[in-house]
Order: sequence, then C-alpha cells, then structure tokens
Amino acid sequence: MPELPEVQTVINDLNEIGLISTAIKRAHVYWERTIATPGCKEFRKRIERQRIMAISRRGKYIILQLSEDFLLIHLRMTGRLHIKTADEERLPHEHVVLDLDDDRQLRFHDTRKFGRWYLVRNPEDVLGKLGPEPLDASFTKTRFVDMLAKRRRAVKPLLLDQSFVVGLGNIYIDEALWHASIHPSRSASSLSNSEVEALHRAIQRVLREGLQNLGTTLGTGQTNFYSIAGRRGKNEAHLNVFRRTGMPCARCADSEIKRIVLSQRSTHYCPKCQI
DNA sequence: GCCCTTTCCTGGAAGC
DNA sequence: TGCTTCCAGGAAAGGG
Repeated sequence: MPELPEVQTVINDLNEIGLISTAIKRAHVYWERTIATPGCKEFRKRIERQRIMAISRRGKYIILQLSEDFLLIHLRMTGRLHIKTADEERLPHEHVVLDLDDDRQLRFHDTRKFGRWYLVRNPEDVLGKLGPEPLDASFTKTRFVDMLAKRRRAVKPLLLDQSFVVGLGNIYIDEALWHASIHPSRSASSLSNSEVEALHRAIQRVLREGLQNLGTTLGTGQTNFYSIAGRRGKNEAHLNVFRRTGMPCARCADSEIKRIVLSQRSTHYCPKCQI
C-alpha cells in the first residue's frame, strides 16, 4: 500500500537509474482502464516521442514531466514500476509498457488493477484538489490546529482524505495516532492544541522514519510494496500498532492492540494509551 | 460544503 | 486436500 514514503522511494529509485532525458518510443496498453485520461488511442499517440524531463511527487502521485505533457501515475493499492529489457517476457498483471529509446522498458505491474495513469497538459487538472504536503515547511503546527478545529469528522477518516492532507494512508495514520496517544475515532474538533501539536509531530516522525527505511513492505506476495528492481522496504520493524492486533502495546505493555473498522478501514490502536 | 456509502479488482486467508 | 467465501485497500462518484 504505497503511501508518501513508498512513493518517494520509487521516485528516488527512478531518478537514480537515469530515466531523465530518455524518450518514449512506443506505449503498449494491455488493460485500458489503467489509462484514466485521455482515451487509450490518444494516450498511445500523444506519448510517443516525448522525452522524460523530470520526475517528482505530489501526494501519492508520481509526476513524470515530459517534453509536452505531464504523466501522472497513481499506484493505488498494488501498482509497481519496473525497468526491464524488451526481451524479458511480459508477466501477468503488467498492464502498461513504455518502450524507451535506450532499449529499456518502463513496465507497470498492478495485480488489483486499481492504479491509474493520467496524461495531461496541466497537472492541476488532477492534482488541483489535493491538500497540503505534511513534510513541507508551510505545514506548520498553527496551520494544522486551524485545519482540525473546523472539522467534526473522526480524525482517522479525515487524515485519509487527500483533499485534507496528502500522503497519509492506513499504515502511517494508525502509527501517528498511536505516537500521539489519540483514539482514532475522536472528533477532529475535540482535540486540544497540545494533542494537535503531538499529532503534527507524530505524522512528521512516522513519515520521516518510513522514508529513511525506504518504505514499509508487509510479508511477501503479489499485493505488497516493492520499489524498482523488487526492493523491499524495511519499515515493518518500526510499526507499533498496524496489523499487530492482540500483541502487547509497546508503550504501556498492559494492553493488547485492538482492531476496529472505521470508514471501512482496518484501524489499529491501544485502548489504554489512546484516548 | 460536509460526510458517508458504494464501487472498482484479485490474491490470499479463513472456513468448511 | 480442495473448494468456496470473504476481506483488504485508495480514491472517485453519488447520495443524504
């Protein structure tokens, strides 16, 4: 489940392997719904011969700045990017393949087919409604206090909402709320200033830790996060609540981690320390 | 405008 | 062992 640290890890890897200034010779689309916009035919035609100028991130979107357009890639649940040579056999679930002019291929592997690609002139068409970046200098404690004070919604589903703040998903929200000792179903506006400040600190802490550890890969198999060249993230050892139902809380040790469902999302917390 | 529910998908775990 | 059922998850769309 790629969240901010996983997406940034993919981008760092893409930048390292020297994709900048390579041109796209041809696009092959094997699952048309992956291409959200424009239509498949136009996508293939328009992307041909465009050069990759820069690779960056906004929220959980990977942004490839091309010579004419922007290619935005959202990995959603199970999307992965791979660099391969043209003679390597195409695997099941490789839904989009870009032939590059250096004889490599950028392949999009997505078991659950939720991932989406957008080829647009103006990236704001897709990114316009996104909330602030949680690791930006402009995301201050004061601003976060203001943002939460106006919202009555439970804090966990609110943090999942990418128009409120970007980059957070199920794993890092559960972890941040545990660090801040806040119950996930607390109404956002009920949090005191000191609780909001603790949450702000916790969000930045878990994201930075995730980045340092090159993301979180849970277990093995088709549906887990792997970066370029199939590299696993190492952040699992740093998780305190996520998918640790029934295990003792690492802070109080008196209580077992509980699992509840909030907004149809598994939510893990310590019933003793998170109030 | 805000909030909640439904929908998209399939591997893998759980149940029988 | 082998079959069937159900759950996991991010974000968009639709409804109250």
